[in-house]
Amino acid sequence: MTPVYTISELAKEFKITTRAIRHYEDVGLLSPQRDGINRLFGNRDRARLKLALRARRLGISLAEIHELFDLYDNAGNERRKLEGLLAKLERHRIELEQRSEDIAAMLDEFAFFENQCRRSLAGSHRQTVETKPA
Amino acid sequence: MTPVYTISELAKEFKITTRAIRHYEDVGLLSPQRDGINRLFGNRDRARLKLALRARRLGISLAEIHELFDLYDNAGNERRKLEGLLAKLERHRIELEQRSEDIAAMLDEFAFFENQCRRSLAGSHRQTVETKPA
DNA sequence: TATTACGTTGACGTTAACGTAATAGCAAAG
DNA sequence: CTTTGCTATTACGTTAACGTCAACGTAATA
Repeated sequence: MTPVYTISELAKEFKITTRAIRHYEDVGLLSPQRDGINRLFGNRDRARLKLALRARRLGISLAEIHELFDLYDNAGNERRKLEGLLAKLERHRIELEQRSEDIAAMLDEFAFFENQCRRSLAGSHRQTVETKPA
Repeated sequence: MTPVYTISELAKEFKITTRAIRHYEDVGLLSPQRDGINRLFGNRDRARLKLALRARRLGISLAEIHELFDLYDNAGNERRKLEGLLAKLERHRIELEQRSEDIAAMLDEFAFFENQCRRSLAGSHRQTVETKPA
């Protein structure tokens, strides 16, 4: 019933190498079951992998993700742990929001550059190669 | 008139080490003038540094930024180069937009986790530690 | 039964982005 | 005039995130 995936299936789906997946297991992000010696990944692992890949694309280290997973797994119903997790989550949220601003700023600059290009292409005006003004 | 900065001034402003700045120069991102042997950074360098740091925070490699700078500097008024630059810029823009989606997705997941935590904190319900449903 | 495909575990290699000395020059302050 | 502070260069060290063999087991297939 609950679907399972082989390592190469996941690799294909997420366009990464099997080596990368094994590496994620090495650092504790995944803990697939085994069919004898072969790995079998369930939905939980798939979800974690997905999350890990997203994080990596944002420059978040695997160690940080691992920490979050651990906190989440061990939170249970203990007040202290739950509050600690909440604090962590908020810090990450703030980080993400800052990066969102970074992206917005970069998109702005890129738009500026694109406009410069288009202007140069449109007319052959005099144009100095300089960086965007403050 | 046009302000100049010492290496440590920039380092302080952007909260990085002087070593990092020298490294950025090593890889060709900055090309400060010299007062004898000492570096003097102008506004152009400051702007580039700022951009480089933003990019780094988003996981964009210094090499990629360097490439963009080079393209931009050498574009001049040559149609081919300008169009090449535009193409690069667009690819980066798309990348950034995808990362923006990544952030949105992660923020969503974090919100989900936070809610779980809060629910656990509110009542002491039975609660299984599992990963977010597909 | 030999080939092909996919899986495994080591274990060393690589790249990026700096960190971290070590050593030394110069300039103002005590 | 020496200590303090900033600067410089050279060069080896470090960490993360895999890449890249090597050497092997297993299972379906020609």
